[in-house]
Amino acid sequence: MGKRGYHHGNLRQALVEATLDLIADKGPTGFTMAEAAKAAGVSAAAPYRHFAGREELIAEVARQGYALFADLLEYAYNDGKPTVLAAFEAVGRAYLAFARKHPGHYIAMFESGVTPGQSPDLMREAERANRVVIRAAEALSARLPPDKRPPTAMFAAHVAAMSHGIVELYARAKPGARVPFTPEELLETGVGIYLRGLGLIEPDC
Amino acid sequence: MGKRGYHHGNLRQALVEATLDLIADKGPTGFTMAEAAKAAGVSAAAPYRHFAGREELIAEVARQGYALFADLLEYAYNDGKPTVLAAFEAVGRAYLAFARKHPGHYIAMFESGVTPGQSPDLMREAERANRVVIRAAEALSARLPPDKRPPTAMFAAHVAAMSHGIVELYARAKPGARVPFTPEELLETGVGIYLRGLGLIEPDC
DNA sequence: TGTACATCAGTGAACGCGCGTTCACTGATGTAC
DNA sequence: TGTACATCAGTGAACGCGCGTTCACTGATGTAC
Repeated sequence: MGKRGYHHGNLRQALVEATLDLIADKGPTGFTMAEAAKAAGVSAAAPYRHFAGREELIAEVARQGYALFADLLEYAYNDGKPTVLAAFEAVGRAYLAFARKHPGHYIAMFESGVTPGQSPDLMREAERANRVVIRAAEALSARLPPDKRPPTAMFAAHVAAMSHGIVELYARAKPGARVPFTPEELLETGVGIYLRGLGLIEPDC
Repeated sequence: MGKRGYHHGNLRQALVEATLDLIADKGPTGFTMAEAAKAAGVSAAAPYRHFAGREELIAEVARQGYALFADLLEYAYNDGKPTVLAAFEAVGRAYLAFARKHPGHYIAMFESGVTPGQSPDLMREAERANRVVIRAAEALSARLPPDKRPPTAMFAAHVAAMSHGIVELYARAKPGARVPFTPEELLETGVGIYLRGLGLIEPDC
């Protein structure tokens, strides 16, 4: 905010934040270098001192998104405390909370065409987030007799898919196609039924 | 293909098909009116005889997608034969098959920013597809004692979310973030575990 | 503390480009008589 | 069957626009002595 004169001082991060705002309310297509520069109060040429181009700026936004996502999931998991089950469910809620509270990051990560493979930094953070889910699934799985355990990667993929599907289909405020449940309810009940199917929680009688 | 001279004969549908090809291999952003016209072998102004603008053309592609989707799901469901369970699982497989075989339609429907609410025709087809899932869930649900049934809309939403999530996360060939299972395996096992959780299939001992 | 200078992060003008869209037009088609 | 004419579906040129990007430049900052 403070007038800084000729030098901005923190333009790189200001551009990232301008991008977040732009894509959060106009979609990944709505964002342009020119508008990001304008929003940061700088000429259209300035961003090129910090990013090679449009692609690189979005990729940085996605990278920060994955980093934040991984942090939040780790925090929610809290090393499996107080119980592995409670921690597992907290991770699910954190997934939804992230999508809701950080729409710009979420869009950059999952709906902008950016792919984790395109940069090692991006990949690293994406894997860190994924590992939290894997770890949570693994700890829960350990309660089952070995012959009744699904492969951990499969377990984690099921949960990630359901979470992601709920966000995409029901958590964005799209006109039409509504359902009389909140995303949170859908995730809690869906994962609950799934875990019961694995024998990880009591069949409720 | 045939040279038709001045009049194309079926330009409207030719534009739809050109759009399908374009978005299937360059994403929803990659498609432009100009390129669609070119692909259809027609001047850049011609499309405006058939569509008010870019939005309307994509919306028509999405509408046809929902219609085809609904047809395929209905065909797969086959009125619940031979058994409601088998029919239900066939619907799941059809979901994945549709995403795989009709990527252009899938992208237009779910990744292009088109929203069913923006046109009654679109909405109608989207609802028709949704009703198949609802009906399949309802028929299966009927086997459970009433006090153990989840609301049908919730059941359907869980299954739709898992299917959609699997497509988005694992069925597109994105570099990085791979998982050692096919989308089909993931869906079959995931839905299987979920149904077991509902008590709809035997706990395998 | 002061000065010279290298480095850095901005500017502003300009570019080429392709897009969406409009418009007056024209060639082809179908129909009434 | 032939002709006149209305209608329709194309053309091609043109527009304004905004975008991504480059480039020579310049103002600010930091550092060596």
